[in-house]
Amino acid sequence: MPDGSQDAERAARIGALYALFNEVGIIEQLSRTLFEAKLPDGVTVPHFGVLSHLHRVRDGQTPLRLARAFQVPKTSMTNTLAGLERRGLVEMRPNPGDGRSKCVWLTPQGRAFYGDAIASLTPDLERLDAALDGERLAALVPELSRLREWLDADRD
Amino acid sequence: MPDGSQDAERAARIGALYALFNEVGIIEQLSRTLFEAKLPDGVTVPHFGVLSHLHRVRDGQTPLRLARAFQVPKTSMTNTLAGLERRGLVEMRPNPGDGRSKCVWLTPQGRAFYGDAIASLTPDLERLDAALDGERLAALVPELSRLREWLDADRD
DNA sequence: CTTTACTGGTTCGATGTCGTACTGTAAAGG
DNA sequence: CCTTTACAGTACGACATCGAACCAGTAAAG
Repeated sequence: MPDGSQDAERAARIGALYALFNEVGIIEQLSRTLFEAKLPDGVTVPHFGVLSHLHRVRDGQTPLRLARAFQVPKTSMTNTLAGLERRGLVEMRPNPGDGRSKCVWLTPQGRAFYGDAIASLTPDLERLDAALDGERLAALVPELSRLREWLDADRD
Repeated sequence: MPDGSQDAERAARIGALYALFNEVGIIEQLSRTLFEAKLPDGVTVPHFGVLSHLHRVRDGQTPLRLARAFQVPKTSMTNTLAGLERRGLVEMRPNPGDGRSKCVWLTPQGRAFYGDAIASLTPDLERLDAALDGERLAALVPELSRLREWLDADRD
C-alpha cells in the first residue's frame, strides 16, 4: 500500500474526529435546551448535574472535588453552588478536617427537588429510549468514557 | 419474563441515557478548552465552527441558516458573526434576493486563518487518533448523528 | 393599493462562564 | 517556631449565551 493512500486514510480519520466533536457540541446544545425546558425557572443543567452527583455518589464533597468531577474551572463551580444554595437545595458547611475548605450537603428540599426533576425528565428519556433503541445508545457510553478520560489526561 | 424485570431493564437504560448526556457534556467541556487553547487570543469554538462550515459547505449563507445548522438561537449567531466580522475573517453583504437578509462570505484572511487553525489543531487530533484508534471513534459519529437528529426533530 | 401577518436580523438586559488576582489556611523546610 | 510554598475558595471583570422586545422588509388578504 503506497504512502499516499495511508495519508488519505489518516486525513479521513482526522476529519471524522472533527465531525465527532461537532456532533458532541450540537448534542450538548440541544440536550441542554431540552433539559432546561423541563426544569423549573432558573435551574440549569449544571445545577441538576451537581444535585445528581451529590445524590448518586455521595454528598459532603468539597467544591473542588465537584469541579474536577465535572471538569469545570472552580470559579464556575463556585457560581453553580451559589445558585443551589440561594435556592436552598444545598447547604455549605465548613470542612472539619481542613479550615480552608467546605463541604456541600444536600438539604431535604434538594433531595425532593431532585426526585421531582427526575420524574419530569423521565418521560422524555423513555420516548428517546423507545424511538432510538436505548441499548444501542447505551453502548456508546464506554467509548465516550474512553475519549473523556484521554482528553482529561491530556490536558496536563 | 416478569414485569418487574422489564421495568428494571428499562430503568437501567434510562440511567444509561443520563450517563450518555453527562459524558457528552464533559467531552464538550474538555474539547472546547483544548481547542480554544490552540486558537489565537479571543477566537472561540463557535467562531471556528462557523468558519469551518462556511469553508466545507459553502459561504454566502444567511445568518439564520447558520444558526439552524448549529442549533443555536439566532441572537447567539449574531454575536458570533459580529466577532468574526470584527476580526476581518468574514464579510456581511446584503442578500440580493431579500432586503431583510444578509449573506456571510469568507474573506481571504478568513480562509487563511482557517488553514492556520487546522494546521495547529491537527497534531493533537493525530495523537488522539493514534492513542484511541480513530476507526472506533469514527464509528460513533453515525450513532451520534441519529441522536442529534432525533433531539432536533423533537423540539417542535 | 392598503392592511395585516410574518420573517430576518439586531438591540437590550439578565445571567452564565471562566481567567486573573486575591485571601486565608495548611504543610514543608529552615 | 517562623518563613516559604502550596492550596481551597472567592471577588471581580471580560466576554458569551439567549429570551423578549423591536425594526425593517416581505408576503398574503381584502
